[in-house]
Parts: sequence; structure tokens; C-alpha cells
Amino acid sequence: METDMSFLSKTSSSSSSDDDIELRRGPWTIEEDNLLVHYITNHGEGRWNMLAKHAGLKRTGKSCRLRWLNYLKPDVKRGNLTPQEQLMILELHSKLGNRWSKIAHYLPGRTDNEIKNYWRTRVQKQARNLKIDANSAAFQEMIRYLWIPRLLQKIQSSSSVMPSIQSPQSTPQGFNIEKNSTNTSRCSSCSSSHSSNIYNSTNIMSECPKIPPRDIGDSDLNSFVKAHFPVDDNSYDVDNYGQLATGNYYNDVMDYDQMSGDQNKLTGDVLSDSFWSNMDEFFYQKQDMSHCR
DNA sequence: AAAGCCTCCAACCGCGGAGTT
DNA sequence: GAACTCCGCGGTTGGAGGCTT
Repeated sequence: METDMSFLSKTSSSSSSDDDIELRRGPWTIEEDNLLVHYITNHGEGRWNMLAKHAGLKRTGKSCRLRWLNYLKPDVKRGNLTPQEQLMILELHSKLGNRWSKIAHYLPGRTDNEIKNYWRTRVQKQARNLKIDANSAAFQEMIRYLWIPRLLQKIQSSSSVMPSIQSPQSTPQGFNIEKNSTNTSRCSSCSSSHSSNIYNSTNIMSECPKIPPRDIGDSDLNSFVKAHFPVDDNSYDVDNYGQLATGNYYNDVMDYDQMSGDQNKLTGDVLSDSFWSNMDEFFYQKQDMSHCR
């Protein structure tokens, strides 16, 4: 993939005449990738500014580091985030905030950049759909009580063998679903212990009273929402949740996604795996269930 | 078919902390 | 301890490709 070379530039960090070379910016070429990989294979990573010079790359050290860590490093995982990984991100973000590198630490093969992008493009998108601040208590509650349980359901239904959520080197402090020595877990939703852990979270679905069951009806969901979404935040909009429970809200969201006019999509392929990757699925599933009543 | 719009993600930028001189 | 350099982090941007009209 050869790219436009027109955006050559100097960086302000160049200080000596020796460094006064044209530095490349923009997408990396295959040749540059090869140079970087070859150099790091032979000499190791680190000392990025020096590495950039010695490798013959007309790039800043920062650019080389980023390219290596986010793309070229052999253990970088490619492809969509699994539901397990998404679950980890949601849980960890609730505890760590926008500390992407810290979150990435618990997801081997995933980079801080990738996680940050996921959060901005998927999670914050849902906040926009719901017209609430992604940092608001209401949205945090939405994630905790609706999104995370749905991911757990997805994990449960997609595999009878609990998947490869990587155990971190050390459990992050305050992580919501903690494995302990007696093989029980403290659940973030109800603060009680269940006989499962983050690596086998399926039991949480049936044991946690705060997680709505998969086949919850509209009236039950309404009760659930009222019971578990405390009205203690100015940005919290009770009416929105009322709409959520009655189904009107799904229409709003679908309008946003420009799908409201195609009911076939709602009951058909829209329920495919790809849709389980974000909150949209929840709304589609609810819409689908409403047809069955 | 094409124009416009949207989404996603690779890459850049600025900043602050750590290390070195 | 001041000045400088390097490194890593989080925020932001720009462009490719897909989708819609």
C-alpha cells in the first residue's frame, strides 16, 4: 500500500543540522515496516529516537514506537474485540476511567489505542444515541445493568466452555467481579458473592438479582429499571428509561441508525453476531420480542 | 452510477513525568 | 536544581472504505 509522500515535513524537535532531515509523516509503507521490524529483531526495542536514526527511518522515535506497539509487534491481536474483551473493557473503565494503557494491561494483545478507539466509537456512540453524557451516572448505570449483563448472556450463549479471558498479572484493585480463594465472586451489581468468577461468569446471570433475565417482559423491565436506576443525578432522565421500558425508545434509536423503516431487519439478520457487539442489539432484541406478544 | 454521509482506526500532537547531564 | 532529552499517555484528526440516498 504505497502512500502519498507529499506530506513530508520537519519536526520542531530537530535541533542540530545533523538532525535537520525531512521526516516522513502519515501512513507507513511496507518498506518502512520491514526496516523497523528488521532493526528491532536484531537490536531490540527502546531508545526510539536512536532506533529511528540507526534503522534508516525518516520518522520520529515516537512514530516508530507507535507503529511497533500498535501494529507490528508480533503479539498484537487483530480483529474485533470479543464479548469477553468488551466486558473487561467496560468493567475496567468503570474502575479506572480513561486510563487506556492500564486497561490494555489486562487485555493481552490489545493496545491502548485500540481500546480507546473502541470506547469512543462504540460506547460513546451509545451515549450519544441515548442523549446522555457518557460520563454521567445514568450512563454508567446503563452499562452496568443493561449492557454488561447482555454481554454476559452473549458469552454464556456463545460457548459452554468459558473463554479465554486472560488473567491479569494482578487483579486490578476494586475490579468488580473478583475471584477469591473459595472460588466465589463478588458481583458488582448486587455486592453479594456468587459461586463463579470472572473466568466463569455464567452463574452470575442466574444468581444476581440486579441483572434482568434474558426473557424479561416489558412490564418486568419497567419495574427493573425503576428499581435499579436510582434518580440521584441531574442528568438522569426518568422519561427516557420509561420509554426504554415501553419500547418507544427503540424507535428513537433506530431512527438514529436510519433503520426504522425496515422492519425486516429487526427480526432477521439484524440479530446476527455482529450486532451483539454493542448496545444496539439490546434494543433490537427488545423490539423483536415485542412482536411476539 | 455517483455524490454525500458515516464509521472506524491508524497516526499525529501536546503534555507531563522520569531520567540524564 | 536547572536544563535538556526521552518516553508514554490520552486526546484528536484525517482518510479509507462502506453505506445510503
